[in-house]
Amino acid sequence: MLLRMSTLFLRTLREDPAEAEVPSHRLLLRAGYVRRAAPGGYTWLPLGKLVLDRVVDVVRAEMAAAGGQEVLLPALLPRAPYEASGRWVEYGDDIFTLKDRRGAEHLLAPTHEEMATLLVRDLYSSYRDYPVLLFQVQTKFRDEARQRGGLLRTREFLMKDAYSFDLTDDGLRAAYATMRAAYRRIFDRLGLDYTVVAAMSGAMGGSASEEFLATTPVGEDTYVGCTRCDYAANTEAVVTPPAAATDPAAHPPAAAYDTPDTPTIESLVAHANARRLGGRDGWTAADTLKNVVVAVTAPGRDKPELLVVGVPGDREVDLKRLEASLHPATVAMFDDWASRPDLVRGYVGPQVLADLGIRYLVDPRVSAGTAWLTGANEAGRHAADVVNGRDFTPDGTVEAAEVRAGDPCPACGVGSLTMRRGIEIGHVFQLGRRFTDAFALDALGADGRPIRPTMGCYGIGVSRAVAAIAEQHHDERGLRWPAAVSPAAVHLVAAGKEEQVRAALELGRRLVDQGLRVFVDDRVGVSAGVKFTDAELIGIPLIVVVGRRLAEGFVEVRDRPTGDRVDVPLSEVEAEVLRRVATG
RNA sequence: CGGGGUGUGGCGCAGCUUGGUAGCGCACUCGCUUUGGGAGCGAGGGGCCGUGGGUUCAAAUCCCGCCACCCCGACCA
Repeated sequence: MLLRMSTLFLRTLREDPAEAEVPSHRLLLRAGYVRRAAPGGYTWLPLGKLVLDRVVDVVRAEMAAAGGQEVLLPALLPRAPYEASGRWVEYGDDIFTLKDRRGAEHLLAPTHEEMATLLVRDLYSSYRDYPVLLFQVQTKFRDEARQRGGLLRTREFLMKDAYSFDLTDDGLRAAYATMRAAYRRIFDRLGLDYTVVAAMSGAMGGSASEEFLATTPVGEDTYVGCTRCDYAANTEAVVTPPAAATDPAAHPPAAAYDTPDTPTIESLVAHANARRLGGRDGWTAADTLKNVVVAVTAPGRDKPELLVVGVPGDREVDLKRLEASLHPATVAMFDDWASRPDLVRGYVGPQVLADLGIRYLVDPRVSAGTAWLTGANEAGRHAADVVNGRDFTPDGTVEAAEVRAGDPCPACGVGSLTMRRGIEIGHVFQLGRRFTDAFALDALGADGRPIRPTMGCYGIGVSRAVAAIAEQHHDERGLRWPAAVSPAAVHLVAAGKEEQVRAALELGRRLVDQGLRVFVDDRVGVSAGVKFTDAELIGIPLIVVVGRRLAEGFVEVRDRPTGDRVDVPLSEVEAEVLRRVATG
């Protein structure tokens, strides 16, 4: 294909669009790859569509190589299947819903587990049919509370979603491993720098789940990595190593003290040290047990239940982590203190919670036998030497305390955790039987008994991946596409008059005959400087300048990423370009 | 949803305080010159000033509502 800039539907911008902050957004707009066309929606211009298609090609090829079969499900769906799976309610405001002329409710699909399950049920009935892996590339719709960063988070986006169906848990694990490996190949081929992190399964339910995060400072997902080993995890999925249990009897008996005006950990520690509480000083926030009251609402219920979470006083409760631990329930800070006079704000201690019938969960650091300075359930009173297992008994542990840089690595125990940022470009789940149960998908077994298949689902944000690639491959001059996704293999710049334009077009046709996709800047009356600047902005990795040395039989070959230039005889340039394209 | 900022030709901006014929640069069209790092001169085309209401003889400008975009947070396979 020969792309002639003189007629290409493209306009590059000299200045940065004011609305674009993140580099990928700014450059994709400026270089003429996309235009914003609707709230949370982008139009792909010819150059952008070429890149998008190349990403899709890579995804499609690897999915097929992994045994996937491509289908295309409808995006406009009736309410019933999502009602049956519980996700009409679970997704809530995040799905676009609409009514048809008869008043029947529909949605624009945010993802397709329901339909994939129904499709398999529609067609397959025997154990001999399994396993099966279906995938599609389709526009998805989500009514995001806030779109962000241009293509990074939109309300309408292109996604590759895949669904595996296996008869056994081992089969699911194998399918998951196959998809995980395919994803690694896909993102490697796309030139992305990424990390695979352990994740919570969130709204999908199910068990194992990992996210593929493209590493970039503009990423909206925070995750942790280890300084020593290759452990990486979403903050929600970080597992706190439990502190060793000790003998509850090894502590002095609990004693309550007057601690007026100490509703916060900070004021409590200051008071404890000033008064040598318990005959000691050197109290720190880590010696205190902070008890945070939260309201937990189970899905479909309107009345929340109270829960108290105990964490070491030097840590905040991370509501996101807590909510992930309690999924699918939602969590909010408890603020209706007037309704519970039995709870003393700022002085809540665990000693009485069992009697009050309030569920109490603790951070793993609050292990059996540990002693704490904590609230005495009276205003202005705290108790010291309150021991887990002697003075109170939690109902269990929960991952709710904030994760901090410097925390010990839960995998190797040697390194410490660092906070990093990334864009989620892929997610793989071992779903289990949530959807096959919801729709009673069964395969008839060899023994005549039904077998309920187990599912995995696997997503790649295709349009987001384009943005992630742009995010990772650019410099101050513009984009720098990896060869695998570049809109063309080579960018020919005709820097001169008709003679140069003619020669560039002729060279372009020869390269097209060699099977290359070629971009030619054949604009007349445009100065060389403008063309060079545009070439660097557009970001095709190989640039050939047909210019002032044409008369002597030379053209200039430039490497966009490095900026290296070399003069090549016109007679040899075709071979040189092919050589460079072949070696990447 | 909360906080902050911004909406004026395709892009970047001025004008708004103090109401009175909508302007500049780039881009676009035509002519001449120029042609290896965002050229020059001349002549042009293009804007219900985000939107709805209000105040006023008169609103881009003042007041109220709404919408959209950007950033932070909440939310989010």
